Amino acid sequence: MDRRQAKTRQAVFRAFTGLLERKSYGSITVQEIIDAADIGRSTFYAHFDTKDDLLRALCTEIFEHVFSHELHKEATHDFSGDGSALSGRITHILYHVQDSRPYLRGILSCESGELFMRYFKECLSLLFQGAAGGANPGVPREYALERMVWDFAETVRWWMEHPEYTPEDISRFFLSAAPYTG
Amino acid sequence: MDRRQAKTRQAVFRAFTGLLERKSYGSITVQEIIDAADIGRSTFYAHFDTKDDLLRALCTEIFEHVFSHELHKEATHDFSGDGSALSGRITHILYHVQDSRPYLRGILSCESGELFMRYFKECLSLLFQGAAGGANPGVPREYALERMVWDFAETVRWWMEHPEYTPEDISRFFLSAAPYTG
DNA sequence: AAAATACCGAACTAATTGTTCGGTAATGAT
DNA sequence: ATCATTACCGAACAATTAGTTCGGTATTTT
Repeated sequence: MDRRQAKTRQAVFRAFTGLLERKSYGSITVQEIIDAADIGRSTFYAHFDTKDDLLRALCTEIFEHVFSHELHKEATHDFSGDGSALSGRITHILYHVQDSRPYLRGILSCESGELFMRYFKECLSLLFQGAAGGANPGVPREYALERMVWDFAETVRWWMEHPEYTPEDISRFFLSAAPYTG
Repeated sequence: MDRRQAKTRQAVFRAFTGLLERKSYGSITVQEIIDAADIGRSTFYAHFDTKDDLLRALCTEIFEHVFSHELHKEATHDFSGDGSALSGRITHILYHVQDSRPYLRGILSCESGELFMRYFKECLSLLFQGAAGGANPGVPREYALERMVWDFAETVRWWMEHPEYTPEDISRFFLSAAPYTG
């Protein structure tokens, strides 16, 4: 990729996440992003169709990092009856999340968090397919999986506001709820 | 209150929630709400400052119904060691939630859900003060409470998409996770 | 019946979005 | 080193939307 493109793209991402830490997604104008990134107006629109498109692109970028290597080996994702394997996998993911903290804090703070969480949950849903349910008869499998997914996603969001904990801590907190581990 | 005011207010709420079932919050224009409610432009702005203000007003209206009688007797909210009292209280709240379903489905479907959930969690946080934590040493009390709050809020959201369950069912599903009950 | 109040709706300002286009500068291939 | 390609710049533009103003009409309350 052309060096100029990559530079512009990064400048926009930086400007955008910077603004997100101070203002809500909805109140940020495209012009503000352009000014903060110090680029031309038409340049922005050459890279992104809309502000929403920019957010989507940023989310994608983050996911590719957080779930790198995770989404490629789906065949081995049967955690039933193997709590330690799940724990290790989760801790590994959390380390990647930690790398993305500077981006995530801003994104998760306001409305933009809604979109991020939606995508995030989609990824997690694939990941947790085999891990949830079974433990509680009388509770729909569908609910059990969904619950595990939103619980993890919200735990991550909580973590972003409480940086003093390690990935191992967070993994332990998350798994401290009995229904997942059976 | 003047009958005209109440009628206008209701017309706007109805129009708004109707639109929310078909379109995302961000893509709905004030003009669309005005047309759907069949009122004059200046009338809308005499009632609500902005679209966000309308959403906030609608949320408030719903909360007053859902938490009616709940937020007035906070003194008795120590559920520690009394699971059945908590269960009854939750079921009661869920019945009120059920009444508000026609409004909630639309609100929760898109970005507007973010605002609703934020308010919702604030209310729940007060309500669950005494109920969470204690059970898991090694897990921060703060996290335990937060977790219970988002878990309930997300459970309600899930319920709105799965109307086949009763308030008793949902209450049971929610409480099936050990960490809350100790 | 009269005073107060709510509604109507056209017209207006201001802000923002997304596009176009001619000119300039950086980049990568030969 | 040259040259074709490609990205960037930024001013100007049209279109949409938000929120305000105001004179006139209808409804409600006293």
